[in-house]
Amino acid sequence: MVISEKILYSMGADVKQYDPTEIIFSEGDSPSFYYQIITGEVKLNNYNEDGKETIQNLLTDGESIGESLLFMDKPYPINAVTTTSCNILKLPKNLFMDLLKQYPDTCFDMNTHLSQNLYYKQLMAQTMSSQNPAVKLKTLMDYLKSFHNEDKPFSFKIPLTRQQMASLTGLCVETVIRSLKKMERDNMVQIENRKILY
DNA sequence: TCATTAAAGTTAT
DNA sequence: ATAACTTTAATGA
Repeated sequence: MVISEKILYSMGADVKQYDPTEIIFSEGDSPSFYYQIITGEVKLNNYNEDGKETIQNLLTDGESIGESLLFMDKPYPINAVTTTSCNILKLPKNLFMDLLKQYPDTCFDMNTHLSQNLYYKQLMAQTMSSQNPAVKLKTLMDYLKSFHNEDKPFSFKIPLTRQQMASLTGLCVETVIRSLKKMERDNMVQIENRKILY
């Protein structure tokens, strides 16, 4: 996790329970809390003019939500929405700042986490501007798998729906499906009753 | 080649 | 039951 829950509690953080599909914050809101997921999954997204969703990132246990905005004076450029039931720690911004000053190690961990995010963004930005759908999907799956310990082929079950993969890569679902099948033929992935093994 | 549309089957809530 | 997801096929940019 990004910051020790004990420390967060000691600084006055509260747990808030969310139902699936609840909005944590919306595009345009002013950031005033540090959020850290205890359990559950949250997506960061945008909608374009046609209403098509782009998922910026999917966050799970131990990850912080929209933390980079706490270091700037800008409104959120994205929405944060739960995709499952969640327990999320909330700490007011001013207390979060106190926490960082009081616990230098935590400050370091925060840098690590922000760097990790930046790395992902750069990796994705570069790849997603490329044309080949299979390459986009491979980059996404490599990233997801990098968090998993196992490195063997087909040892990792992609925890995403095809719909989500499409929203993350900017492809349409049908293209995701077709590309995955091609990748299956090329022995890059295995598909077992709709589950993708990579 | 990929997006879009439509239609139908499948899974999850 | 109903909504959400998956799949196939046809068409157009």
